[in-house]
Amino acid sequence: MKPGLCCISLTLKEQGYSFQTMTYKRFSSLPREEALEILGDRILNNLVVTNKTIEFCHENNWVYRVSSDLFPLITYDEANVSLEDLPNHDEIQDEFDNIEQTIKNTNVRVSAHPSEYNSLASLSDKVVEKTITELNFYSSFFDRIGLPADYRSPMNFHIHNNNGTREEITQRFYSNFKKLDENCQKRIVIENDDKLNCWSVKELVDIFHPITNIPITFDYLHHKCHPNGLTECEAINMCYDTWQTKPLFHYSESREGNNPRAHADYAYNPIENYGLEFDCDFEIKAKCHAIKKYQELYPLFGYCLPPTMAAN
DNA sequence: ACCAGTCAAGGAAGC
DNA sequence: GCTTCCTTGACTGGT
Repeated sequence: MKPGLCCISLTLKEQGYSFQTMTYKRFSSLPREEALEILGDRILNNLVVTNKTIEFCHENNWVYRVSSDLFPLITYDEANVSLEDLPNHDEIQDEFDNIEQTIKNTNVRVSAHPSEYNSLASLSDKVVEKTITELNFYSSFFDRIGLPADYRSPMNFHIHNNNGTREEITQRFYSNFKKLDENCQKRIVIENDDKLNCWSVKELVDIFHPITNIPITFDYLHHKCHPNGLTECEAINMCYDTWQTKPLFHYSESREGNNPRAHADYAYNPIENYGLEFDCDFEIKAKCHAIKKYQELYPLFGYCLPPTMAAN
């Protein structure tokens, strides 16, 4: 089992590697030529930071979840920008090549978690259309940097819609899912929710999965908030069985205070894997510092038996 | 140099 | 049918 870093390495940030963004408000307030130059510089910066962070994960033997905001405005309709429009398009292509090479050299498992505003089951055609554009774009980015079109590089998100019965929502989701690019479909996985009226592991595995055959991501904290009658052991096993390859699950702990869904700065409790083999993203505020601290607390965490010993 | 406010998204909840 | 809240990190603009 490998721990996973989510998007940002605070260690690299302290060294000056941080992500940049650009709002539409700002973009549209500038002359287009100037706006495109700034946007291109920021996207290139984000790719350099991503490459650096993948190397950082390799040094630590972690998996990596890319930021969901690497390409501000690129799928934003009103801005009407594509990568080809950016004056530094060639440099961006070179950086794609660099990332591809880094992944080839290091074999770091790379995943994505598109934002909660993506909703494939939405009743709004416009929202669905935007979601498809966004998911397809990220999948094409994954293609471009040489990632496999399967669940080794999963793109995880939530159903994030409650309009209708569970079956109706699933059908709506699935008919829109079928409109995604083929490679994108092959990477999509769905995670259990933490809110009581949203999708629990039980509902995802009993209702959603049989119709879609899409793997279910187990999130420890969400399950704790919304167990819907299943123990952690039952739920994680049910999710595990929906994956055709080594799963990528999520771990977090509650921040102190009155909102149990808020994520803590550091993780202190042992992660029970119930004898299952999977990777696990640390959704913990202190990011790489939290993973390192956790690995100091639990030196055997992530320790994998060599194949010869595991076979015995 | 610093800090408070702004931005972007979809959906739920409360008037 | 409005507004507000949720969430996040970086940008923006004023001091």
